[in-house]
Amino acid sequence: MIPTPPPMGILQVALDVPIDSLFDYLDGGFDVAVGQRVVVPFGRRRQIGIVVGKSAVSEVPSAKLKAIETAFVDEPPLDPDTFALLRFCADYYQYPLGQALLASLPGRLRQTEPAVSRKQYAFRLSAVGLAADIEQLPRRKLIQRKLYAALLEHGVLHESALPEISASWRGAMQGLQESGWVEADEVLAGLSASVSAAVPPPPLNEDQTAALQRMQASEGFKAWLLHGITGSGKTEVYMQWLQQMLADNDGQALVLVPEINLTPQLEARFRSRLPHLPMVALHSNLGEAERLQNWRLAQSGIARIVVGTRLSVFTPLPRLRLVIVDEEHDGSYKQQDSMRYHARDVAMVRAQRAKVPIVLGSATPSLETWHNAQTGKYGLLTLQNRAVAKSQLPRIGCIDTNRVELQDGLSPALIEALRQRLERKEQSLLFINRRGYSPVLLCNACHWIASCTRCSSRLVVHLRQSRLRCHHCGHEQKIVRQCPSCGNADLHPTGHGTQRLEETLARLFPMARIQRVDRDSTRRKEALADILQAVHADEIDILVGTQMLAKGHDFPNLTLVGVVDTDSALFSPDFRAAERLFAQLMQVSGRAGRADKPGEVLIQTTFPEHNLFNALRKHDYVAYADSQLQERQLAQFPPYAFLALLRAEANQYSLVQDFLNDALVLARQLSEHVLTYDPVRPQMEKLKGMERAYLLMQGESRLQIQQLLRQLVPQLRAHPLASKLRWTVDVDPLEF
DNA sequence: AGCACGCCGACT
DNA sequence: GTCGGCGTGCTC
Repeated sequence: MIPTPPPMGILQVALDVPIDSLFDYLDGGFDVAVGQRVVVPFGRRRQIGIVVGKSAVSEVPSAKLKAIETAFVDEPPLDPDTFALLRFCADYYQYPLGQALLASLPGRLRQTEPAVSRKQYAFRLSAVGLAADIEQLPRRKLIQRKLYAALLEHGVLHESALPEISASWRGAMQGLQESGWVEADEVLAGLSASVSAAVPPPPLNEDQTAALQRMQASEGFKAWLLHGITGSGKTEVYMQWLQQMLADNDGQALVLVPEINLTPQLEARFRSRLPHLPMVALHSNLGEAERLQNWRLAQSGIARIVVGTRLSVFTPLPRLRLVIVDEEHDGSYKQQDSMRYHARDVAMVRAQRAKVPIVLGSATPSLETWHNAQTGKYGLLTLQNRAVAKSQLPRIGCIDTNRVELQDGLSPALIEALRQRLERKEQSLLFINRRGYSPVLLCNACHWIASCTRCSSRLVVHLRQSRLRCHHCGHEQKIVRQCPSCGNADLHPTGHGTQRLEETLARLFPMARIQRVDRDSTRRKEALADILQAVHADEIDILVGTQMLAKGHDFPNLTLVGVVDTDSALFSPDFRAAERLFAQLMQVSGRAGRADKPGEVLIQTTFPEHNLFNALRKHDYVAYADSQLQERQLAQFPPYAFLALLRAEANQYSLVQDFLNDALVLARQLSEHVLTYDPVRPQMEKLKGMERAYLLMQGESRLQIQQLLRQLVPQLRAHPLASKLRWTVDVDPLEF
């Protein structure tokens, strides 16, 4: 008798392909769970996939069905909570499920090869080691002695803690292992945190204490806004909250930070204050092996705190107890390609589903968040006072550039303020949001302007390199000496950039040590860190730079911040430009006078009486936010309405136009609630050779928008033009 | 997205 | 006569 083969089940597999459908496969005899990673034959190639469902039958004709090739059954499958969160996002942001799922995994788990993370070890003393004495180690083997002492004290040490002892701990540990004193285990059991003793918590002020008490009094899901100016001690509140929430359990916390090089600083602070809580970081400059390892430590529950940038909002955390989103207003939480999610919003959904509290922290909350705090949807926690007793808020003033003559872009008052700082041996910082020498190259005779051929932008003069550059597409050419239009040799670099400002300052203050900080001067990997170090060492008198300098480091000897040119943001067609400018200027102000020296901020503007500056002078976020919210309400902009954007681009504008016009007709047919506007062209009409336009959809609720998109997007995918141009849907867009 | 198939212009 | 351009269509 022929034995009947075991019946094969059908697996629904999600693949990393831009097709919003699942593919059925025979299970091939593998005992596969939902959430498991599999390798499948797909057309002529092999693909990695995630099993999203199992069934006995398939709609697909059996002749077409193939069996999976491999199942990574020894790996834990993606857990149902993370899976459901990603499914929700794929749905909400109109993105194929398979691509959403796969994009959330570390790179190594997106390959068809078995994923190996670098093996990491935990070390402990052997019986021999325990019986030994430190004096048996030679005195000059200093690192071995330190490691031995640390192991005696802590019992087990994970290798991530060992660089604190010495950068060259590996060799020394090797020696200890060879002499039989130390044994190593591959890590699974215990990721210890830090070898140093906990830095004791500083006393909290009244506001901080009140904030903590209110958070502790709630249970289950609860959203909080922690509103406090720079230096008011938000981080301290986070840390004590973490400490209390994770003290007597095995829970985990997710801490989201913006995409800047600030992560290491926060990480170091957390480690020194909470050494007993194993912590991993997840950000873009981790190597593949380390990223995978850290992700797995989070997934397995060993890591208790995950500090990461936006993508880490999708990290599997089996025992999530709380979520923190630091600097929640920061634009880097919004993914600007592929699945255009907002990590802060996803974090909110995640906390709600997990029934855990979430705190959003900011000195200048986004108006969406502020509105939610005003309506009582979020609890509002305010830190009024600067936690550092001696420090005081800087004086902020405007310089009316209508009434004075500028010298190469600088007003006499600002020049005088700089001179005083040099005299007092204090540092200054000048902000200008343009890099290069000058933003425009103009012919005085015929008014020709050097423009980019691929973008609707002006070419920026980089005098030192003698180049003209497009800051949008990277196009670069030699500087022209003669007007290509009329032959005139009288070409003028017009306007000011960082390079020109640096040159002007060098002429005005020949003795001053001036440092420029922009993308051009920090191209080298360690350049920015070196510059910051030099500022701390008082080797620099004046910093000239772009937004890059707004965040992060505190310079105790820096007492003057000058803002050279911001007026363009005041009247931008993007309704969020003013909100961003206010946040940026507040942040910039935080750079001045952190220590016992009072700081001063001087802003050059042609609109000194603009209400943005009036609020800024009083350090009054609340007044500004409330006035902005009134404007938003009148205009029916977010947070009083919800938006979605259909962006399209092609080398020919007619294609874009035809597609968007058809989409417009469809959208208006499909929804009577959502208001769909005629196609609009963005400020940058042409970018990298592509003609662009978008369709704006506005609704009273997220649901209305969602209902429209759910019908509209599949119809657009089937549109005959859809494959001839590039198009994307952006739900809750931040920039236009 | 890949990777095929497929039908029209300049080359060993 | 072939090599190769990228338009269209499919992948369980």
